Amino acid sequence: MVQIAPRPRGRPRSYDPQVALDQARAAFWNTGYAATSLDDLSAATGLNRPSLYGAFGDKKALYILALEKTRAEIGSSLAQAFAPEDHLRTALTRVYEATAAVYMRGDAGPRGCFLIGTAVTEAVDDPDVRAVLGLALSEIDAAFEARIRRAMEVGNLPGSSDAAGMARVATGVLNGMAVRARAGGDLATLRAMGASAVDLICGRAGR
Amino acid sequence: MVQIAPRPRGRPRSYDPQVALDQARAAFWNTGYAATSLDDLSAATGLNRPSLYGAFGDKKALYILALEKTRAEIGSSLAQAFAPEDHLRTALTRVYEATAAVYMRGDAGPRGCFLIGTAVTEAVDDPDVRAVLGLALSEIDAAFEARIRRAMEVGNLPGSSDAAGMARVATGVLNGMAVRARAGGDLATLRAMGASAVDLICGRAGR
DNA sequence: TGATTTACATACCGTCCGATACAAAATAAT
DNA sequence: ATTATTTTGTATCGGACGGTATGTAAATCA
Repeated sequence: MVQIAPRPRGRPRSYDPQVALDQARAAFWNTGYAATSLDDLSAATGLNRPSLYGAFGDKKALYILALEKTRAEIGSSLAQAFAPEDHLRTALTRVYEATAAVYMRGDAGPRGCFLIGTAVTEAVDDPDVRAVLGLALSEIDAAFEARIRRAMEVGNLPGSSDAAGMARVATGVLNGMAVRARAGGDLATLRAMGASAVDLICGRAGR
Repeated sequence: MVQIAPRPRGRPRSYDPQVALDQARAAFWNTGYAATSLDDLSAATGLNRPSLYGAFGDKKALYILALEKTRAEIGSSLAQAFAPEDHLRTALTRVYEATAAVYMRGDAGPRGCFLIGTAVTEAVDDPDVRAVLGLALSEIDAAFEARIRRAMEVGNLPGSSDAAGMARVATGVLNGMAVRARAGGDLATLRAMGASAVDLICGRAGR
């Protein structure tokens, strides 16, 4: 299925654009969009500035690409975590546990979620950033809501439950975990937050 | 009770430092710490740069002052909202409704919470910002937890409830609302989020 | 009225910023 | 080999940045 690439004409690039994008994202992730200079990005990726421009366009375009990639990764990661037909409690716990672990990672200390940690600041002034961020949030909402509805159909949750409301709360707790990771909170706190959210949504009795 | 100020020696300042601090905060609030220049702050406050330095110190010190002021305001605002001995559901609803309204305000569009919207980005790189943010979060946690414990004592909540966990979830929903305000979410969404959180904490039956 | 003290206003400093012009290097096509 | 095409490296551009030195204005004190 992988297209065999016909070797392009000119000098071959000496780097993998996807790897470079990940490295640029890591730089943005630590210090945010505005405080990350092109020199920082150049150092993080190993590309000099003209190569950065050639590959991704200007700083803003590079940042939007990083945001979009993150949005896509969150989407597929949630889809995968919610796929198994196990108990809602199990599925939610799996998502929160995995997320807490990711949020606490980082070469320069825990850095939470890339979107929450960097895009939220830019979103007021920049409609493009705001659009990606808003879309990502509604996709996360939708993933939670769909999973909660399935639990209602199976009878794991009362049929009168407010799936959409529960989903937004579930997303909010995720956001809160992202905030806490950057604010100095430890892994235990993040995990406890997730567990409390699961208890509130699924009921403590089922434990 | 107000001390009559003995007129100080030199030329009187032509501005109110507290007002100027609020105006500087408004500028940071829209565009974040890094993207707000001293020229922006000068324009927002009406002070020229030397006066800014004389009054508040450098840019970083001014920002920290704005963060601390916000932390103090949140603390007293929560204390006031949680003071009346009414039902927990009423108290929580009051807090979420008031917060949603505040988060949607802003001259350049809704801008959420000043701490979540600006300090979260800086917190990874800057220990001082991280400290204020972490302290603010734990104070909000503590306010929620104390109010929830009181509800447990009065019998409005089962004695087996996990007050600390519920409090962190309550704070997380607040953070999620702050994120959504900047991400383009409307007031109805924020209010619904708060209502769902109240339902999950207090139980839907009590409605 | 003159001295002292404090605040305001202009102008400027060196540095870093995002972005680009230009030429050398590396490959494919001819 | 030569030419065409693309990427890489160097060097630089104008401008904005945070911060400050210096002189002027406005008040109190003696």
